[in-house]
Amino acid sequence: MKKNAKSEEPKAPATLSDFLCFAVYSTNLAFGRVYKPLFEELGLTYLQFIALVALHEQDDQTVGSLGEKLYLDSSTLTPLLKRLEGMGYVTRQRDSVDERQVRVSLTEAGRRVRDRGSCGLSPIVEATGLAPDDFRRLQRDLTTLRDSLIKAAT
Amino acid sequence: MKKNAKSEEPKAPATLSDFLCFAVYSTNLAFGRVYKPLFEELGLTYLQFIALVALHEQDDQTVGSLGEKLYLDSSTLTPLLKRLEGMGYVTRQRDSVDERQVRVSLTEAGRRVRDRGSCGLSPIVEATGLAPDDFRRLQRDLTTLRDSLIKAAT
DNA sequence: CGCGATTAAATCGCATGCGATCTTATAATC
DNA sequence: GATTATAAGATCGCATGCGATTTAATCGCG
Repeated sequence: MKKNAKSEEPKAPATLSDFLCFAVYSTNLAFGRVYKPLFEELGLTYLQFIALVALHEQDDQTVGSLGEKLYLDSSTLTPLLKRLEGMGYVTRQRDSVDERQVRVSLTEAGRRVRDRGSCGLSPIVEATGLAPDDFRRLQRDLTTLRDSLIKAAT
Repeated sequence: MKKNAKSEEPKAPATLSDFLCFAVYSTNLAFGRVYKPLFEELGLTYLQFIALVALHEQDDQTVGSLGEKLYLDSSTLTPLLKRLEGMGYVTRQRDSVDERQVRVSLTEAGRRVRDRGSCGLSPIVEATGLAPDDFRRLQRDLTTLRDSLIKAAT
């Protein structure tokens, strides 16, 4: 427990650049800006596209299960899914076994738009300026951090 | 254990876990959840607190300069700053030299609440589960990534 | 079987974010 | 100096996010 080895312990952050959360926050905003043109072309928002990806990964999910994967709850997802339904990209129907649940599925059009979106992503991977190994390492470190935070929040 | 570099090009992401942006996005949500109890106690939101930190770092900034630091524009900042003004934490006044600009300053109360917030941050640093070196490395990697993305978005 | 507890989704209110537009003040051009 | 162009904030509309509440369906336990 060496307390004052030279700058071992991260202290209470004093400036913006000391906040890890601000680094995450601002990087998220930056991603949003890079992605915007691509998704605009598709008539989708970032989150709408992410939802389509999650459904592609596993179709016919309940709102709750989708929320677990996206770290969102029904108050965010329900309006979003209704918009996607309005665009014809997903269907929403009550589960006949448990009527409390709503099952969400991709339509053909939804699959197509998801595929079209995925094709446009390579330039964005380029835009990160990261070498493949660094890309994956950062991804891994972030998910580890996320899981620690989620755990701490419980 | 690593394959050689040739086969390491990241392809178009197919699942959520392939998206670096989703790792950033969900980590940002997770931070928000961990921070929420602290800021709630102060009657602030995450962004409001960040704005106070930025003003503490440099006081008497224009809306535009604050926006550059926070990666936000006036359409987001103006309502936020008005709320902070309503709470008595900042003052907003037109620059007498250039009346287009609005200068924002911390009040005494604003300084106090910012200090109180900073004191409560240590448990959150703990919650990251990161060793000091990893903490700083991740911070550095993220800001580098953010800057690459911002550059690419221009 | 009955009925309160729990659960899933939906709804509501508020605070971000951002594109588009508007207003006003300054700069630039003549 | 008048006119136009540009710049800084403010405003508006829409889409997230989230806490709190509501509604409806199912579960639990006597």
